[in-house]
Amino acid sequence: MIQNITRPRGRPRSFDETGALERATQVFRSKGYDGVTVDDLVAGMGVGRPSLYSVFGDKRTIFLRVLRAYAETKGALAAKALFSPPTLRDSLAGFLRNAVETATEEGSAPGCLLICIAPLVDDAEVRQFLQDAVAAAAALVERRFCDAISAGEVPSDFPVAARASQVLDLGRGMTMRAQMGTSRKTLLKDAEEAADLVLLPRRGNATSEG
Amino acid sequence: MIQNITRPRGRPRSFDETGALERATQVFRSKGYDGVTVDDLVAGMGVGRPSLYSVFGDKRTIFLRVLRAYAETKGALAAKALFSPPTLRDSLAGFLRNAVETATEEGSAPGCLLICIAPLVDDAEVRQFLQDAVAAAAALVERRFCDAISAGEVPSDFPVAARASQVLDLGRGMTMRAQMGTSRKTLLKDAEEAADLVLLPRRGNATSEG
DNA sequence: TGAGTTTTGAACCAAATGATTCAAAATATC
DNA sequence: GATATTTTGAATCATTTGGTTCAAAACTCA
Repeated sequence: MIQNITRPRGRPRSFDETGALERATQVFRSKGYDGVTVDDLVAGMGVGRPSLYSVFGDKRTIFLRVLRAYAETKGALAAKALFSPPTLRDSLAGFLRNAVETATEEGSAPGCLLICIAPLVDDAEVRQFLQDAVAAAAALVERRFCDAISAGEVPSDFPVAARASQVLDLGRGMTMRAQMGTSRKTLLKDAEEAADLVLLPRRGNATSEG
Repeated sequence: MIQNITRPRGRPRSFDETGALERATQVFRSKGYDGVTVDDLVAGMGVGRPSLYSVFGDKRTIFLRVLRAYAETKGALAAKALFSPPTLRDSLAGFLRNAVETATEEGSAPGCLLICIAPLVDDAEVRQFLQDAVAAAAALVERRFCDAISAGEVPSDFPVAARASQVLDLGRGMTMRAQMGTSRKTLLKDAEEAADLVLLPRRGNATSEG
């Protein structure tokens, strides 16, 4: 097999770029944004100081890159959890379970970069990115509700926007609790109950009828 | 009327102690914990640097004091909102509206010290305080649900703990949205809808019957 | 008015932090 | 093996930050 990646000219790097970024994610997740120093990044990413600046830029630039990659990854997982299951209940439960899982994954500090950390960053670009990400998340959940209406799973007057916003709020709440130390086990159970709350049979609701 | 407060001996202070603490609250609410420098506090509180240290102590001490005072005040407001109205629905709506109002009050940065800021502080005492505060909040909502059971407003098998945790999660979610710029008007409407979500007539539920 | 007391502002100091420089190291190419 | 190229680690520098010192100011009390 032909190796079409020719090695670059000079001294090879002693670190893996994407790996270093993942470790940067952990640093920001555990210490927030303002709490992170360049020394923290140097130590956490395993990249020498001059290399860090020349390859990744300063703290703000690194954070923005980390944030975008994080949103990309978690957003894809969320979409998958939302659109894979056949029933709406399983979709919502899966979506919220997924949120709980990323908020309690081992090897990272509990919580979520997008929900717990980024909103505190005093930076216009971060704010704009967050606005867009939140809007995208809402749109995702709303679309799933609309699919459920089309499938006749819920009545056509189902309050899509309100319920989507509530699902996201419940997810945010559980994520904040994860950050404060609530166990994954507890939160996974709460995720199920939250999905039920939004969909449980109401008077005049077709959810589990027919 | 006899003035029983004898003026202290030396040079009078140029600042009001409780007023300065309130302004410190604003500083922390707008910049987080790690984002605040002593200079920020000096500027924000209107207290000279040596006075600040001698009267209030260092940043951590000030934050703890601010946090306790904040929790005291907001906790009392929350309890009032929760236990004043006669119906459970009005209690929950009032509780959530109150949360929205403190999260969007003018003159302060949007958000909540207890929900958005304090959880990121890497300090054992802060963590412990937060744990206790959260437990107290949950107990408050649960008690209101129990009262409603006693009053026959909801059936005796009403899932008190689960619903209380959901109410708090919804409040947390709305508070986070406040921090990210969602308007008070929007959030107040969402507070009503959240109260409805938790209590709206279900099949086999006595909520709005009788 | 003068002595005693407390607060204040300016200056000051040490430590932490952000960022760069530069020679040595590690590689490809000739 | 010599040269060119890139990365690296150590050292370095300026700035910010946390915290203290001290003389002057503002007050009470005798």
